[in-house]
Amino acid sequence: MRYEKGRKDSSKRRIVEIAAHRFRADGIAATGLAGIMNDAGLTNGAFYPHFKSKAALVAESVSAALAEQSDQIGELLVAGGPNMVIDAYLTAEHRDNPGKGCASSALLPELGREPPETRQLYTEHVLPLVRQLAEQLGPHMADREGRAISIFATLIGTLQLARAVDDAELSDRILAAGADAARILARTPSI
Amino acid sequence: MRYEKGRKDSSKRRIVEIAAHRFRADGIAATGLAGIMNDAGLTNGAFYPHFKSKAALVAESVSAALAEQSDQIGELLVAGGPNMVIDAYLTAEHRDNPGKGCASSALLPELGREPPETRQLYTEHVLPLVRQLAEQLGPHMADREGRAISIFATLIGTLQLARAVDDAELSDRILAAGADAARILARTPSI
DNA sequence: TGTACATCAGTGAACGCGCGTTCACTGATGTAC
DNA sequence: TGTACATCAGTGAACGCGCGTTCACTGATGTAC
Repeated sequence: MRYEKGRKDSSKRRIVEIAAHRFRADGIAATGLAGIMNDAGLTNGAFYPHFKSKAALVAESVSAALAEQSDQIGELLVAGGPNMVIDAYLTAEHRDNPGKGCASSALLPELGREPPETRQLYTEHVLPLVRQLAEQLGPHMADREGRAISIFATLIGTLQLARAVDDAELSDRILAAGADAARILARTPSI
Repeated sequence: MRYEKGRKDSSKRRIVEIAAHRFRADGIAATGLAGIMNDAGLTNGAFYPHFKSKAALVAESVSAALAEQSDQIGELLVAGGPNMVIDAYLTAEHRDNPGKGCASSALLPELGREPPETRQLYTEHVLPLVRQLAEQLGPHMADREGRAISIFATLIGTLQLARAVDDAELSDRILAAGADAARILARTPSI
């Protein structure tokens, strides 16, 4: 049947939102389209008028998650500079809710195995995110973009380790040590 | 038929070795048992006399990969301290061959979703690896274990980012910036 | 304003396929006598 | 030393299931007259 105007757009937005959550929570390979569509209140077949393949949904939902994260980081930078980004990133709340959190920390190794178009889209979305952090690193820093990437890498690796270990106290220590390290990287120029 | 003594052990070692490679190269969820067994020159059914489930193979092969990595890091530390570990980790060779490389950089988000027994085994194997790095950080460092974990986190995040972006020149810059950052973390005490 | 009809998002069953796991069976070897 | 037999790693087909994808069909809506 024909549906009211705007219905298709809102369905697609819902699919992307649910997919972005499930991919981050359970992984890309481990998440099926049927479950996503069911969560969206639709049936299997309704997927393909919206996306040409699962890979296309991955690309789109990861892009959406990165765009949202970029906005959040922008606000945090304005409010409290790099240190506020670091503190907001390495919280127990973020560690315990990967589905709502950073796509990079939840999916990077899997993204590295995606087709080139997806990796290109990832690159295009992650670079602006990193660059706005770079702009807030003191002007005495030689390669600010490189340093911003390294701070981001430290945050990602720290969160992943905190999620992987099975000891809650150790996990908290990992978050604290990572925050300490990231702050050092934010203020220490290279030799 | 009955096979010669020691045959079962050598079959199992072969399965673990192949699994450790394929999991790191393609991911855990994306790697099937049939392919692993086929590479090992065995048929499907021969899997279960060796392991009680795929999860058990994951635990065993990740443990094996971590033990091997721990030995390598030990040798590098003796030869050239933390900086040699950093340089050996962040090479184009390591980036381009995840199947032979660090299990943490290839699998951490997936390991975070494994059952508790697997995560416990990961914790038990990764801690000694990190601690031998901690012992080589100057005595002026307050929380050496925490800092060693952060250096490891930086290496992991850097390698993952270098693998995920689709621009070769950018990828090389990521590796270089990560090495710079890790060296800073290895020598700079907290405030 | 009222009627006829084209549209197309979504349905729901089916496609072929590979997944992890089970199981009855094989047969050369190691062991016991 | 030679024979009888128990062992059990491995075979290979099958299990039920969920995967990504395809497709003929539906039917309320928006559009055209």
